[in-house]
Amino acid sequence: MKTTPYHHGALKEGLLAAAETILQRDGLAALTLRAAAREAGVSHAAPAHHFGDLSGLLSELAAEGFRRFGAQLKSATQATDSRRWDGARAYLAFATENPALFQLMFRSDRLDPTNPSLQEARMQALGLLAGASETPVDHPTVEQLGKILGGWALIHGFTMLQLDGRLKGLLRIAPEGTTTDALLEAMLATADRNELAPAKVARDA
Amino acid sequence: MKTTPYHHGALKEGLLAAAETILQRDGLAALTLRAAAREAGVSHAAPAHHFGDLSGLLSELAAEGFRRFGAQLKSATQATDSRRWDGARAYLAFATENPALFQLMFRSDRLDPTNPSLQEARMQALGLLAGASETPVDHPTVEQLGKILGGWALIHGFTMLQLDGRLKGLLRIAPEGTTTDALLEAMLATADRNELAPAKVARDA
DNA sequence: CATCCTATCTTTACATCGTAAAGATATAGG
DNA sequence: CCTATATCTTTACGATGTAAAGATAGGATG
Repeated sequence: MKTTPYHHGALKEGLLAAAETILQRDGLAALTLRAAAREAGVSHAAPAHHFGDLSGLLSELAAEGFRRFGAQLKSATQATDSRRWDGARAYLAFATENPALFQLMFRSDRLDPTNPSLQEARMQALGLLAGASETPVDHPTVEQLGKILGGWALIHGFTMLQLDGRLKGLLRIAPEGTTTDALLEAMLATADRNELAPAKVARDA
Repeated sequence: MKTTPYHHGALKEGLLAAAETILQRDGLAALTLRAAAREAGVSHAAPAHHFGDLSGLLSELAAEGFRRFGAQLKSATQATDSRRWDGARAYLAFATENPALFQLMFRSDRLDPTNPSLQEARMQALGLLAGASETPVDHPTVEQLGKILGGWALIHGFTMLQLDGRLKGLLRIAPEGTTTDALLEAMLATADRNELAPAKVARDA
């Protein structure tokens, strides 16, 4: 009769799985050390042994997120029939499918900046973006960095505005039935036509 | 001898001022109802009477932030000698000068979405951006929205990446002495030259 | 095989937080 | 003057992160 063995065996993985369940089901705010322990069926102080503190658990989870993120970016852009901006589309798709996880990944205040696992996974995933220009370089010029940043900031900004609910206002005044994806395509088309509107405030506003 | 009058007189304003002090000094994580009460010199339960709950206080603070944000955007773009992208520069400048406040303003999970004060201030400030294209419209086409979104997402993404510390990695491989502002200018120049790099992952990454 | 060491997990404890409820106090209106 | 009401305090409760000490099991060592 093996009720609840004192030694879990793979508690660290179990806690990570439990944490991800909570993240998807109840959101980032509900993801606490004690909630993860409950979900995994262990005492509330068990996680501390494996992750040190809350930021440790969150950082491991974010690291896992960056690994999956990087993999999806890669497969989206390296497909034989991949189109221009497919990386950006994959960027938004990942955030839409994993909103709480994406928020966690880019919320530096809840993560441990010294966590090696997180640092490596993040460099791996975001390094892909840095290599997005035609000629990946170790010592890029400021112009090359501007180019990389342009594409990154454009899709990251769109994604954050979407996650924060800031696009709902635009969708309300948009033509009937306009979707978020349609807005994305319109934005990308605008970028390709070189018609990005600077944030210039109308005089009569 | 007027030690601590029972009735503060202007406690709501006092609490907002105290909250902003904490926000600037200790960051968003340290801004709690009890901390604001301590800073204002009242009992820990006093704020509840004026703001209902924590999201109420934070929403009022965010509303005030949006008012100032809108004012700075306006003055930056309506100056007689204003240049292209000056709105974007003001956008980043505000976030750099008020990092915690900016985070709060765009962190929908900590705000009360029904707060009228917040709703109005946000519409006022962000409506300016929606009127950024040459011809402000009530029923814009998807193409017009794409144009507006392009400029907004570009500077918002840059700003968020900067606040989350994500640009530090780029600055490390950038030419010696490159500043965040230099990166911004490089990105804007890239956008004007229509050379935004799509997030296309290098094959060898 | 017996023993001890150590990693793993539990229990207990404490400070802090948000929030609700009830009590105290001052202001305003009749 | 006197009372109704808004304002603020006190008290209380459950939840959280985290530290510290205790219990347990597994493995190494003799």
